Amino acid sequence: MTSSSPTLQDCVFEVGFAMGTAVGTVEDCREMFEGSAQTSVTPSSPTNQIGNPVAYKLVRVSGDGRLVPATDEEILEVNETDMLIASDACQTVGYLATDEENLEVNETNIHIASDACQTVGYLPTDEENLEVNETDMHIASDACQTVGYLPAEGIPSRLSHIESSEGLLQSDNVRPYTDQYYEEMLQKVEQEERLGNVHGSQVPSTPPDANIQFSNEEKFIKEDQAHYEALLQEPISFSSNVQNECNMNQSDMIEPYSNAAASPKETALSEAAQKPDFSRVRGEICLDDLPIKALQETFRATFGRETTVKDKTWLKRRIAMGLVKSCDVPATNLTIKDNKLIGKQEKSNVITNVVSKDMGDDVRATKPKDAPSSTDHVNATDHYYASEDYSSEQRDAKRVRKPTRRYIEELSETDEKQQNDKPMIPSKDQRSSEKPEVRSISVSSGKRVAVTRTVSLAGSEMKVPYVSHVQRSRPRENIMALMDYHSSCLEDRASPAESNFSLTPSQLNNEVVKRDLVVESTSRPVQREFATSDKNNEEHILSVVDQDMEPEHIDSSGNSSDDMGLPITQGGALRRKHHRAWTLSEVTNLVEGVSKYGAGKWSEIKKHSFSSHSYRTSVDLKDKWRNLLKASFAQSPSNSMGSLKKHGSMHIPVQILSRVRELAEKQSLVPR
DNA sequence: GTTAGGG
DNA sequence: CCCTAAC
Repeated sequence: MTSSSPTLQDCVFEVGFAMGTAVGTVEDCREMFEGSAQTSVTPSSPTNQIGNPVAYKLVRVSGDGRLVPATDEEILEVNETDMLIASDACQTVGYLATDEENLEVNETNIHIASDACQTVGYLPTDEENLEVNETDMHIASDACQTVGYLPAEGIPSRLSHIESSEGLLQSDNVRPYTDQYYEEMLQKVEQEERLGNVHGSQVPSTPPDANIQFSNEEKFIKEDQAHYEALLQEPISFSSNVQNECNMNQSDMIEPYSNAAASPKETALSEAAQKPDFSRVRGEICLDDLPIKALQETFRATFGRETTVKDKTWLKRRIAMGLVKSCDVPATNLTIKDNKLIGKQEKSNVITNVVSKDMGDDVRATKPKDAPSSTDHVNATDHYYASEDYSSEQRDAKRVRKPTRRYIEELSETDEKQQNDKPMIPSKDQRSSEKPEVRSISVSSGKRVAVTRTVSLAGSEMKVPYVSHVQRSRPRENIMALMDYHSSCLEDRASPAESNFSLTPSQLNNEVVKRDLVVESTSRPVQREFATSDKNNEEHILSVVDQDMEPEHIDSSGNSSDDMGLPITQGGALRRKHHRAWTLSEVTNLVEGVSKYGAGKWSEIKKHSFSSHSYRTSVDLKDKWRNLLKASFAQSPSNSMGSLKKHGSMHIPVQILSRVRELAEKQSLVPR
């Protein structure tokens, strides 16, 4: 990319996680990226209401510290992708997707600044990410637990380090949680203590009852949103300690699900304090009814030292964090549904299921199918949302197959249905609800189309630059043939759909434009994205292909000179591209071959038994055999039915079918 | 490049 | 038949 704008070379996606703590991030930004102008994603005004209470907007931090909304072009120019996450929410997850989207990421940085209880940075291991050129992950945190995850192989990571806010820790390897972190947290606590009074006055509009009941959450969210709105609308000056002035609401929402008795800290608590009410209401810690004294005592019990802070809010927050830290918070406690935060609450076994359940509800597509649900000790590292865990289930007889991309696509489509559908231009028969994947599209100077999509993370969401899911490889060769054909004699058969192939994106069908994403240039051949974009389109295109393929020399099998010839469509009937009915001789050949070489040796069979029918590929043989098997077993119980099945299929003599069955049984008994 | 299996 | 993952 040409460095058209100096301010764009070093962009930062700054994601403040839900529940409103992004205020403090800018400070950290400055520390971490001093000097350079930054582009950040910060929560923006809540234009959407359903299920997505906090949206994120790309903004740039200009020199004087103001947040300037990014222009479309700026968004497009993000080439070095930085993701910065700052939060003091309970859990912070930095994530870069595993898909080929990353193919286009040249430099990927994840920066996480957090005093969160749990901070997880994740970069995937998939080989698709091989092309991520340089990967940085910085995690600055005074967190109780910080987990950086970087792939073991494949990515030429430049470096990855986790550094504490105080810069004490620097490591080339991701460091697991150590006691050092805990101590740092204590230091931090001390620091904050000194500033305690200031905090007290700065905490914005903390309601007197800070304990979040779920019925109240909507309100808080709205408050936060309003807060962000204000932030975005007027220039922001950074206060010195913004990081700490966050609303403590989310700390109370943390809800450390754990077996209450299991935590040693807690038992200590209940002994030490004068019977503070630590009974949990459905898994919650109730701190708010405690007097300051009790809170201080609790603090002491939690952190092992005295405190003089009088600020109830601050105390509660700290205590909650301490407790949460000791309790191994599951990745997702909260679920956004119908504009409400819903904490999944279960009686005893909460931890065991909360993760899989929530994710099952909300991030179906990104969730590993078998989310660890068996243990009561849930680590954040167990829940990176990669697509990797599919395989590890049962490696049984059959070859394990992960869902095809098409399948994945379908899944993700259904997954994101519940999002706020920015109603795009509604098309006639294809409702926009079917394409909720694409959040926004901005076209800049007719060159590229940039799209962001929303990724669900631990119940929160963030936008990431969208790159097409669909395959990027060479188009199907018959499509290529089609293209060639069109280039040569376009005027002959030009239909509206065909002419789309060589026209500007704006002239494509609505669906296509809506969904397909990176149209690099108009000259680039339209690929599978086009064909897969929706069913109707596909059918249409296929039909076009069919018609155009009929001239024999186009046939991509290259062997159409063979005797059978291509099925000629009469009057443009829809037929498959290369359909060649299996003749009886072929079938017998196949059966012969199988009996000779065994089922599965398709290339052998092809070589020997089908040398005269070169158009049958080994795959064809395999498919045919599969069908034969099906037919034979389907027909076997009632032998009377004979070979006359449906009129469409070939009439296979019974002897052959029984022979097939014979062979099949033999083969299954004698594994090769 | 081949094979298995889903579509 | 096609497509694609797994080998």
